[in-house]
Amino acid sequence: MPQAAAILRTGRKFDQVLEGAREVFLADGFEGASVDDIARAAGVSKATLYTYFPDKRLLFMEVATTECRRMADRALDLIGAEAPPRQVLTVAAGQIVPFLLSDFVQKVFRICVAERERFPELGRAFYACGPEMGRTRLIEYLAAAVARGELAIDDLEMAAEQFSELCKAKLWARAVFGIQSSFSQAEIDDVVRNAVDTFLARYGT
Amino acid sequence: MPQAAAILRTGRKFDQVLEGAREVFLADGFEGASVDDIARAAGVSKATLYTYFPDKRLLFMEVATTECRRMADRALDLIGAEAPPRQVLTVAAGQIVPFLLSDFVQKVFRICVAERERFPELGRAFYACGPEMGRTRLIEYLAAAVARGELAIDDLEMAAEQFSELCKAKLWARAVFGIQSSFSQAEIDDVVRNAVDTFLARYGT
DNA sequence: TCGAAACTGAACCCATCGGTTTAACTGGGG
DNA sequence: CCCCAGTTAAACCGATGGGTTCAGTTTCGA
Repeated sequence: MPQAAAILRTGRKFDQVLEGAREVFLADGFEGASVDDIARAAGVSKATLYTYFPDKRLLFMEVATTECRRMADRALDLIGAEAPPRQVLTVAAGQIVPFLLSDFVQKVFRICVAERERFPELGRAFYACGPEMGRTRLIEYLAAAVARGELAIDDLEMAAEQFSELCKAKLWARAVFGIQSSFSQAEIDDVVRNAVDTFLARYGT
Repeated sequence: MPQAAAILRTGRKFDQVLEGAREVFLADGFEGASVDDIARAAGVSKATLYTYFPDKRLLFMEVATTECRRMADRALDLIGAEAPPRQVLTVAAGQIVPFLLSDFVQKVFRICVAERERFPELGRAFYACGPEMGRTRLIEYLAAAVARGELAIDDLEMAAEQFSELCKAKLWARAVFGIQSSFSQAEIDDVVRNAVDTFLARYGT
């Protein structure tokens, strides 16, 4: 994705620039962020910034795709979990729901949606590191559970997608549209419990 | 929402201006759209545009909230539907899924998310006319069906939210991130069928 | 200690954009 | 026939922002 012969990665201030850009871009979006703001936030002169990144778009892509990849690192790991499905899924949902509602994910989501026209690759990157990655992990677990006779699923992909969607019930829309920005544990637990209940009602054995 | 003493609604070119603005704003977002572009798209001089709308923000709010309200007009109407739940819900989902995937809703959604910081009211307007409105309609139906003993639901709100989320499975994320932009009837039917099946597995009697 | 590479800060260029102004044009009613 | 409200095109203004330049300063390894 990063254009060849573009980004200079040596030099003392490189990480500073990236961090400042991350801060400003996540807060203000692409158009909203001025290069002067970024340089100031990074504690670096504009000239230095431009020696590392020949233009604003490149810097933005670097930041945004990095953030997308960072999401992937937080992927839940439940392969090999051999506990009863209700328990495994409850733990999983208990991680997924707060993750989806986190400030970090909300910001990256917002930026990917907002800049979709300008940076189509971004949407793909987010999708690959977020929904797709999560779904893959989930499918692995579901397949194993089916093999053990703990679940009865014909379409694994659909089941995994449905589970993820159920984790968004109620709270996610409110977060995205800025209706509500912090969520109590009780609210989260409620969503988690209902997601698992509904899922198991269909796919449990 | 519209500031008092702001918008001149008389005059021959008023609708032209609004239509041009709608076109450009939906395509390019707030910052992305220049007033000159809008005037050109509307087939109107910039001066005329400014006699109607004293500034760009007002014009944008007018367009965006109008579009949000337009969504509400397309709300599904299934109160009083006395057919079996499976049938009613299948019809409902069959409307909801393509609606969520439509170019129109996708564009308005994108703009509301993108401009959330600049126009917080917008998020609320979208939420009220979209998710909230749909949920209310759904709850009305569900309550009636529960009263008839056709469904067993303890938390109506949660059930309605879950149904809406199930309608987003698989396809919605791909639309939002620009992975896929047109969807076959088979894909849609598959999602609809699975949404209804999962929902009834939990709440059916 | 020396010198090159990295960095700074501020000025500068130029394009765009929101918004204003002006002078000229249009068309229908008195 | 003229008046006048609505409209137009185009020039204009001030601000902002991306990107460049350059003369001078810091940093650091050899």
